[in-house]
Amino acid sequence: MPKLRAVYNHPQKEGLAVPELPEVETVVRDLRPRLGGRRIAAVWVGEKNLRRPYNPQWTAKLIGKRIKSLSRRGKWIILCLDKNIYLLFHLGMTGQLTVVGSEKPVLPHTHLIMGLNPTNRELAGERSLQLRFRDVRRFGSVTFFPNEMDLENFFNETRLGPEPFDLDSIYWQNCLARTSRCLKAVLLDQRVLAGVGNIYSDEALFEARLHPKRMGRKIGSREAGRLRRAILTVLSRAIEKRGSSIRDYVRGNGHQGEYQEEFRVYGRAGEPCPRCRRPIRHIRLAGRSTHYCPGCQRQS
DNA sequence: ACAGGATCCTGGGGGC
DNA sequence: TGCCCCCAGGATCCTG
Repeated sequence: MPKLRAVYNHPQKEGLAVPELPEVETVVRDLRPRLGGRRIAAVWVGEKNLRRPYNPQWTAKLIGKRIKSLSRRGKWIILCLDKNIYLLFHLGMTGQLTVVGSEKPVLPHTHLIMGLNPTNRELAGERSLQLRFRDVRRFGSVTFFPNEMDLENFFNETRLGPEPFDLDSIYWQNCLARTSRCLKAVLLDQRVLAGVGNIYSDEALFEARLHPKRMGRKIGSREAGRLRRAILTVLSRAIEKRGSSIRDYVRGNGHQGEYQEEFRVYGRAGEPCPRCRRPIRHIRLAGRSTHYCPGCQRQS
């Protein structure tokens, strides 16, 4: 029974998904086994542009290709096809990538549908499936890359940082040491670290007992290590819980993330801190809504 | 180099 | 009941 919260706003209310690394990882893990051994038979594209416009010439290059793998890099989802061509998805704020039976009604705000055919006898009797991309706010994107080099170049050009689970402690220490930005801004910067967004940055800073306003270069090596471990702790815990607030991404009902119940500061302004009972504070920092405990996360 | 603001976008909520 | 306005956020661009 969810308890009543006196909160100014609650972004993870009904239907709103804010996909960060754990949510994207969960989507990839769920979709991967359903995509293997399938071939793209048809492509339908909606009228409205996403963050990056869809080039109609991509369709001919996609049709007939077999799906080789599905993976994740930061908040990006990588669909690898035959001949090493790629489709790169970003879920933005409200993006949903799902595999559903073709008979399922197409929900509003669906922007891309790919019909998937089985490639062997084993799957031949199965109902036909579709990969669908839905995005209410259209901050998400779908981009085609004709080869691996172009995909790598894209990540290089955007200077996408390392995966949190590969985060080298010396690199991390240096990132903090050479910046005068606050910790919140550093955590949100995808060039420093890939995959952390507004929710998990607040949660990681709480876990590490560090104030979001603390300046990067005033963080000692012990505190830097604490923050690095906190990021890993928070992200892996969220992945275990299958992320937060994403619903209906694979099989209709029942598969919702559970991590939003575990938020300790995000969206809990005014509630008592789970460690010291002081009320959680809400400020605006680095252009983002930020939550922290004034007792456990000292600014000094 | 960095802070801050604006941009894209929609739906939900509060105020009147 | 129905406006209008604000808010949420990721990536990116622009200005100071």
